[in-house]
Amino acid sequence: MVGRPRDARVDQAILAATREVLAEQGYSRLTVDAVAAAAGVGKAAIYRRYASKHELVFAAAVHGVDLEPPPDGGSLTADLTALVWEILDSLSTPTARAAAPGLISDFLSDPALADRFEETFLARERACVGAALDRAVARGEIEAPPERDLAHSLILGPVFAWLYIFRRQERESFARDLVVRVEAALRHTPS
Amino acid sequence: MVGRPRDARVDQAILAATREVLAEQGYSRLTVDAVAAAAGVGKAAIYRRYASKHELVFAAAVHGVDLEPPPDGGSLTADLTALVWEILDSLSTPTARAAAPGLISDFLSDPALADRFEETFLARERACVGAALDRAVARGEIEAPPERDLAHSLILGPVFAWLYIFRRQERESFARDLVVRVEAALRHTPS
DNA sequence: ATATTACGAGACGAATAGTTCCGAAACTGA
DNA sequence: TCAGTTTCGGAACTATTCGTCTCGTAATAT
Repeated sequence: MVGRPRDARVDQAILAATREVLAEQGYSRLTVDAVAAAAGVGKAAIYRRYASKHELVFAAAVHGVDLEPPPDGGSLTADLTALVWEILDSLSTPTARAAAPGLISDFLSDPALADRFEETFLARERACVGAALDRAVARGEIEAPPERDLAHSLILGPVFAWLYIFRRQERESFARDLVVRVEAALRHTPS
Repeated sequence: MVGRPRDARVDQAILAATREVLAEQGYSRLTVDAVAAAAGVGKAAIYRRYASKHELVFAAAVHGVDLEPPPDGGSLTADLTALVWEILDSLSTPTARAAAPGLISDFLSDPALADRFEETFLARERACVGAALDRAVARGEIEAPPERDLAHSLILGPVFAWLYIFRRQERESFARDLVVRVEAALRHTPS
């Protein structure tokens, strides 16, 4: 590679500024000029790295999240509690909270972005769900496990709904109740 | 009221054109000029009725939906099946599917719009959930019913997740499995 | 040393939201 | 009948923002 190398501090400044503007203004009011100004960077430096505003927001909101598979908690209850809290927390950061619905909306018009979301984030989250499910089956806590995506949607869906639509019940009690109800749903053996 | 009255055919043409453009282009690519052209109407006629593009889309996507409380199906299983299908269908129309994530994103920056969504649509959906829950309690099928919003989120959340994020499992089998699992979740009595 | 790329700054064109004006039409009330 | 008011389609207009491009300068490879 010839020429002047990219400055890693510019990389970080752009991502940090994007998260900052995202948290302060929300996705719909985020402008690339504002991000460039907040980062102390020219717009060209941004478009040299990301093809569009969508890509920039995607990178800032999704790339930073490292979803660790929770360790074996010893019981389905413990594993589910950890899983619910991990998903709830990862969607509750100001950045993720501001970006998620806009990104999901973008997926409808940009399937390639949706695919990358699938690979980058969703696959790891699904692995966490699958691991918890497998352990519960191995322990004998679950006889007839559901489809993984269904189990995943039974956790992610209500968390999303609580975050963006309902938001009445208090956070802790919502998480506690959700764990109890999802556990019952997963344990159920169709007759 | 003095002056020329508004033409009801213009009202309908605007809403129909909005739904049409929404289905064809998606929310993010919908332009007010395109709606006006498709409706054979001037832009002023649109802005005379709606304060912003958001309001227009909100009216076109949410106002048309009439959510009938499903009748007593005789059992929790039957009521839940009807409820899941009603929610799934109402979100599956091309209009609703294209508009929903964008509208949810708008709610973050426009709480007034979120409030009107709550009053216009969510309240009725919650009433349907509540009715089914009450009947199940009366029948003795449920001992300890969950918070209504939690029950609501246990249905709406997974449906939303399936529609916009997962979409792998086939529609009918997803609905069938979801009913079974949600029923188990609702029937569960915490010990 | 020269070629190449990155840098901040900012000008630029295209697209779009929302406003305003036009002349014509429709309705109310006197 | 007629003056006043509002709507109509159409189009011009402003302001904002995305994304591109050009400038002069700095950093690196060969």
